[in-house]
This record gives sequence, structure tokens and C-alpha cells, in this order.
Amino acid sequence: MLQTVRERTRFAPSPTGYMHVGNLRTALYAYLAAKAGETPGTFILRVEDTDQERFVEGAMDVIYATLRETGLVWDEGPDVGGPVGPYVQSERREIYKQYAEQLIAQGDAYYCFCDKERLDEMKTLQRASGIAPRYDRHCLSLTPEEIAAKLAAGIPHIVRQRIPDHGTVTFHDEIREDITVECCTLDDQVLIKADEMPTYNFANVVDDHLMGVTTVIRGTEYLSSAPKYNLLYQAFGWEIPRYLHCPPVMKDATQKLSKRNGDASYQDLIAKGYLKDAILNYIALLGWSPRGGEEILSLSEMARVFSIYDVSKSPAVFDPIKLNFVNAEYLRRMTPAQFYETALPWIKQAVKGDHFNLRLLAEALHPRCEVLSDIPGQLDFLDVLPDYDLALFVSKKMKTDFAVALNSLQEIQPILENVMEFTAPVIHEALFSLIETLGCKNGIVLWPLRVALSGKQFTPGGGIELAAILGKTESMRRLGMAIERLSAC
RNA sequence: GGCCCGUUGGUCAAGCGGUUAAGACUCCGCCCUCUCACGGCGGCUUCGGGGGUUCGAUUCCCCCACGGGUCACCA
Repeated sequence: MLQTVRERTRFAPSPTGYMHVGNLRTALYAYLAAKAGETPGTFILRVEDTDQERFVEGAMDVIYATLRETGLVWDEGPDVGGPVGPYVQSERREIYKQYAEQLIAQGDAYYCFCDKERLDEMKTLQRASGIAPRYDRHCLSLTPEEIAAKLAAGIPHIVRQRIPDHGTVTFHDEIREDITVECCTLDDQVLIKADEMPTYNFANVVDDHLMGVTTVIRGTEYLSSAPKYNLLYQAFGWEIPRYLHCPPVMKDATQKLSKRNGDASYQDLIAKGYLKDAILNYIALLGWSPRGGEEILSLSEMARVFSIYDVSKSPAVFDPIKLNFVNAEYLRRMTPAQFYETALPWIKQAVKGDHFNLRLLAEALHPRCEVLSDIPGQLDFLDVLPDYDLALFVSKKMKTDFAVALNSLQEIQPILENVMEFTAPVIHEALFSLIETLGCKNGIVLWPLRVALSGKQFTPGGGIELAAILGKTESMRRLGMAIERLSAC
């Protein structure tokens, strides 16, 4: 029997206070990769807060809330704990220090006492002479005595990774195959900063190994650092995890989606009336195409069919039009009751009157709404009848003009007056028998009614539905007004 | 600029040497219809360029172009 390895993946945000769409997608893929297949694995949340200067108060709450809302539940993390904690990097300082010392002892890392000024000067010089800026290994030649003396004197220092002088490094990305680079193009990067915090470059390697992460899923911005991480794994003699570098989510062909561009974050999309499941579903499709073709998938359905090998290599442009479509699909698949609940806050934004049939209104809105924010604009005729142009009564297609409209409305008036139970089915029955009596097309009667009740060219629902939504009193009042106006001309 | 990655319709994409180059969104047309929608049916539009390899390239190799990433004591 085949031994199945239980996946362990992680989402490792740094708490900067903003969950953008690309980040969420990375979290989603990591979650899906863990949960895909027959034996669900573990999804870990780890906080990468090693940059004290960038720490934003409350940023973690945004991350927690977003993941919870979208259902990306983590099995191990800062708040829930787990066997390989702590899950906050600032609480793991001692661990990194210990491993850095091991590297120094092995000769795979070294202390560096260079100050910022020297480093800056060096870089400027290198740039000026057209060579790639790289640490010149000034401190690599320090003798053990010199190092001990500087350390004892309390001179600020950092620890650098010692990149091999010659040769190449190869690493494997699951969707890009092997990538090989020359060691001489790599910099002796900083592992431990002067404040004794590790850099991301060091902490991610140590943590991914210690936390047993099997597949590392992150953005392409780390692709060019990956060789240096492999060198670290090799120096420790650790098994290298699988890598998946996700292509960026773009705003257009050349720009990434970003906060700087003022592009929508997850929170912004929610505020704009998108459903969380629809957002998640849509962003999953940016760079991943499910086998089988069905694109509308719940989180658990996605988990069933997800494979990191189906993630694409090239960037994907975020298309708000398609997001609208996906959102509309989710809306339409709701039961009338669910839609009513969801739409109610948006309906109440635009409707103050309390005598309307809101359930019926929601039903009329249901197929006419892609995003919840579409709702208010469709309801601007309810509280007050717009001061409409009588020309609306004229429709070539419906074969109505002023005279026809006036006549129809006059026929309708007594009939509706006699409808006791003012509901759509009853009104429908009454008006259709009128139509039959008159022997005319539906539109002759119904078009003028709709215009009289709404004063609008387009409305959610036809005349009958509008009458039921408005109620008898208001309907009769609007009908009377229309007759009065039409009679005057 | 060096290094690395990418390039199938307007957008997301399937494809993994031989296909009429899937599908979805958008757009257009028709049907349904009391408006607008919904729904149904149909249609337009694609392999960045140039060389190879091969009987045969969207698929493999090379070069070019374009786009992106990265060159921090940020992640």
C-alpha cells in the first residue's frame, strides 16, 4: 500500500494591516494544497513579525478575521497553538540564534561588523562601476581573535550567510522545473540583524523545517531568493520542501494589484457588495484552472479537485467583470429566503417606507442583481414617484401611445380597485382577464401600468409585481396621478 | 544593467508532436417576454517574432522582442 504523506502547508503573512487579493489567494492555495486529496493535511498560520519597524497595531486582527470569514481555518497558529510553536517569529529569537551559531561554527555563516556607512559607500562604488552590488566580504577575513575582541567590545554586528565561491545551485519549483544559478551571482545575505532578529531569508528556512512544512507556497517575489534558501537547507543537512511560487495577480498587463494603486482589498470588495464565497471562488481562478471545467466551486469542492500542478506560471489580470459574473452566480443560486436576508440591508439603504412588500421586492431583485450594490439604484422610485416624462408611456414595440395608455389605465383602475387581496397572483388573474376581455396584447395593458407605478423605463419586475410591492393604496394613488396627467394632454 | 521567470482570443484559461486549438467571462444576434433582467440557442476574436529539429510544430531547441521579479540589517 502506498504511503501517503500528510501535507503541511503554511500561510506566513507579515502583519502590515492589509489583506490584499494576492495575499488571500496565496493563503487559499496553501489551504487547498493542505486539504486536497484523500487525507487532509495541516494548514499552519505563522506570523512573520521580524521587522519591528513595520509592525502595525491590530494588523493581526485583519488577518484572523479575513481567514475566518472565508473559511480558511488554520489547524496550528499563534492563537490555537500546536506541536511546533511558537507560531510568532518574534518569539522564536533564541531558536534562530542557535541555528545561526551552528552555521558560523560550520563555516557557512560569519559575523559582520561593517556599519551602514561603509556598506552604503561600497554599494555606491559598485553601482558606479557597473557591477552588481554585493557584500565584499570584508569581515570574512577577520581572525577568530579579532572577532572575539569585537564581540567582547560590544560592537554592533550581524550574521551573514557564506555563499560558496564557485559552482551552481539548483532548486526545483513544482511548476517551473529545475532552476539553476551561479553561486557567484548570489550575495552573502544577512541572516541575523543587528537587533538580533532574523531576516525573513533565514527565519523562513528554519521555521519551515522545524514546523515540518512539506510544501512552501508563496509569491514569485521569492523565486530569485530560493537558491540561497537551498544553500541553507544543504548547510543544515535538511530535506528541502517542495516549492510553489505563485504568479502575481495583476491590475493590468504591467502592474500588480496593490494597495499603493488603490486597488481593492478583500475588505473593500465586501464593502462593495461582493459575497465572500464568490470572492474566494473568483480569486482561486486567477492562476488556477480546475480540471473538469466547472468554475463555480465552494471551498470544499475546490479542495477536492485542487492540485498545485494546475497552477499556472504566468501572471493573471484581475477582471472585475468576471468577478461580477461569479458573484451573480452565487446570488442566483441562493434560495429566495437566503437572498432576502442578504439583500435586506441594501434594500433598506434605499427604501425608507415600511408599507412595501419587501419579500416580493427581493424576489424581483434576485435575478437583476450581480453585486449587492446594484440594489439601491433600482429602488429610487419606491419612496417617491419620480417626476417622469409622459413620453415613457409611448412604446413602439408595445404599441402604446398617450391615448392607448390613458385608455388602458382607465380600464385598469376600477379592476384593481375591486381587488381585495392585493397580491401578485390575484392582481395577475384580474388583469389577464381584462386583457382577454379587451382582446389586446399584454403590453397594451401592462406597459402603461408599469410606467404609471414606477415612472421609470426599467424596473425590477413588471407592472403586476410592482403593484403588489407598492400595495393597493400607493398603487391606486399613482394610477390616478397618471390618468390625471394623461387626461390633461 | 546583471541574474531569474514568463508570453494561447479583450480577460481567465485547456492543451503537454498530428485537435475543426476545449471551456468560462465580455461583446453581438435570435428566442422567451408587461420594461430591464433571468433562462435557452447561435456567432465574432487567439498560439509575440525569427530560425532550427521533425514527415509534421501551439507543443522540443536556439536567438530576438515584450512583460514581470530580484539585486535591503522589508517581507
